Amino acid sequence: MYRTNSCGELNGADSGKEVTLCGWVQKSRDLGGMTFVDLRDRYGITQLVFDMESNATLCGKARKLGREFVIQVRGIVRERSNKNPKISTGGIEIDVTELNILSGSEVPPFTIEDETDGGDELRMKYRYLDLRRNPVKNNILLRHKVTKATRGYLDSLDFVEVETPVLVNSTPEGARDFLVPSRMHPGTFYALPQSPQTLKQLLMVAGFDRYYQIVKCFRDEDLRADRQPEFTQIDCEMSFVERDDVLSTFEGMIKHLFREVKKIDFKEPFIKLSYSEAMESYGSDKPDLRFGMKIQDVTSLVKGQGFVVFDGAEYIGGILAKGCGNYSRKQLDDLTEFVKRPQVGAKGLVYMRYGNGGFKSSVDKFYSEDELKKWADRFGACEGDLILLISGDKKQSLSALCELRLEMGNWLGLRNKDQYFPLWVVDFPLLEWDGETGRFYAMHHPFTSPKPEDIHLMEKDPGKVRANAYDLVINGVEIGGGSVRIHDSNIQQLMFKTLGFSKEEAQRQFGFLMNAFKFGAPPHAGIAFGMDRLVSIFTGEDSIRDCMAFPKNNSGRDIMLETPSPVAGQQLKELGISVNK
RNA sequence: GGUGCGGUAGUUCAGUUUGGUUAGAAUACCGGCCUGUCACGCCGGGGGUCGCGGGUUCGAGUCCCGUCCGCACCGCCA
Repeated sequence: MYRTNSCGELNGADSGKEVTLCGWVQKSRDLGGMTFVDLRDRYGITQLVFDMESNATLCGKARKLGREFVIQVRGIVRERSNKNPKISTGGIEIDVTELNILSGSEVPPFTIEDETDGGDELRMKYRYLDLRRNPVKNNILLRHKVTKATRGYLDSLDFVEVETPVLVNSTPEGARDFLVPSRMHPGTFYALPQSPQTLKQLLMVAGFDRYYQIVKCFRDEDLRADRQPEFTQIDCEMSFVERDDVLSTFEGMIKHLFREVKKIDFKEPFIKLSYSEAMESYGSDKPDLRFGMKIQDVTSLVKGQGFVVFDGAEYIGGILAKGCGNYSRKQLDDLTEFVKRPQVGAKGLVYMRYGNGGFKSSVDKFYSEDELKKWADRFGACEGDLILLISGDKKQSLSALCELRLEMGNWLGLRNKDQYFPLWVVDFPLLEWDGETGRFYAMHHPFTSPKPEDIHLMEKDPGKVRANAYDLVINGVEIGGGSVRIHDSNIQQLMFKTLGFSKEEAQRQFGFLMNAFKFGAPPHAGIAFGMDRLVSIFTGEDSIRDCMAFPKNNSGRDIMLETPSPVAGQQLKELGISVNK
């Protein structure tokens, strides 16, 4: 037996016991006559003591231990004379009688500490060392809790976990696919699934009326802090349900996860915000509602006073920053710089400070005291507040106001990571017009059903049709999304027609699904959650990378595995592939 | 595809604006001393292709051009 106990469990009650522990040398402190070694494993740290007087040979051996050596020690648990209240095992230490070095270690390239000295790149190259550190390790352990609680909740509601294939077909809609060449059928390719969307719908046709799967999905698109080429979804589908059945089932799941993982109880139902409300009031379909600062449309209020920028604008909107009326010129300039960055894209920023009983704006030339008073009334501004306005093209201005609102939220400390605001965003548009290709695309996917009351618009004004689709948003992050699916083949054909698919094309790409629907398709609806993002919300990480064990870097590489990499010529030959580079 | 920031001891960074002696600090590492440390302490030591290539110059870590790599973002991500 290698060990009797872990390094995280012994305490004063164990005094006098003989124990055997295994672990990694976190640190040793050599005081000459005696040496202390911190022994670490997944569960914690236990201090070992070696004494020159009682056993000089053993102590000499301990003095030679290097960081991250793997050792086994036998010894007696002893209460410490000097206790360390900072760690749970700080009341005891092990008086070591036997020391085995199980494995040596080179000096690690960075410190295995909570606050490591290692940079991101180095940590990724030696990810197995990084995973020894508490912050990363705890994220992985928390992730396990999330999957476990997810399965627990869904299992209790009769959901069945079914595995779907990873080698499927490429579809031109949506994200770029990862392709896998077929050896047995040269010149043809599998694609890795962007999601098991159509397969889970087939499972509904098959009668598994409640399905889920914690499943890897793949998208060959550029990466971000919250986007990886392979990521994990909690993928779900239900039959014989309406939208609100799905929402309440999965609102229950999210609440269950918060309870199990974070000990947070949401008593109230999540609010539902329509897509158009979200866009008008927050400039985003995934608003961060931890704070208010709603966007106000002031287009008609401020036009017509001779300020050409406003008079020529399609839209003028603004936000109220409470208590910021004393902002200096420098601070306002910084905000202006912020909104003018190409990523934000505003042309400029108009401000109005309400202070010392009066109004001071950057457009005083055009707006009288009385006019500015109207602004203040509109926003409900009080003495000491600041109003910020952005104008121009409506879509761009709202998106810039969204960024400005979030930035102000950061400045004012309103985006607390320990505070959570989940909500449903509903009634998304069914279709999105793409100017470049001159056609409509499904905003969600082509199997999303239109709202019944909007179906009559499908032919004459497709852009106006709302979808029976929904997103779950927490703290400004899109955590999940889904829809009621089309199960009526007439509506499915209408959808394909609107998307510009010929009958043949639709048949070729999605024939398997449409054929299946001929054999008794139940009404069904579903949702999928981004596991990695959900975990990152729970852990408070800005990046999902530290919520998965072996992530890829910014350019889709794993610098530890050196992935991707070239393959042998023979492999290519067998696949009938030549590399043109 | 684009924008911004970065690349200098094992590591994290300073030095680059204004070119000029032997490129510094902290930490890690190595050696010595130390019996209650827990960020142990004290003394000493080793450690550099300044990402790479080219150019300007008497002289380049520093200026210019190119390139590679990393991070964040835009596009993209049904």
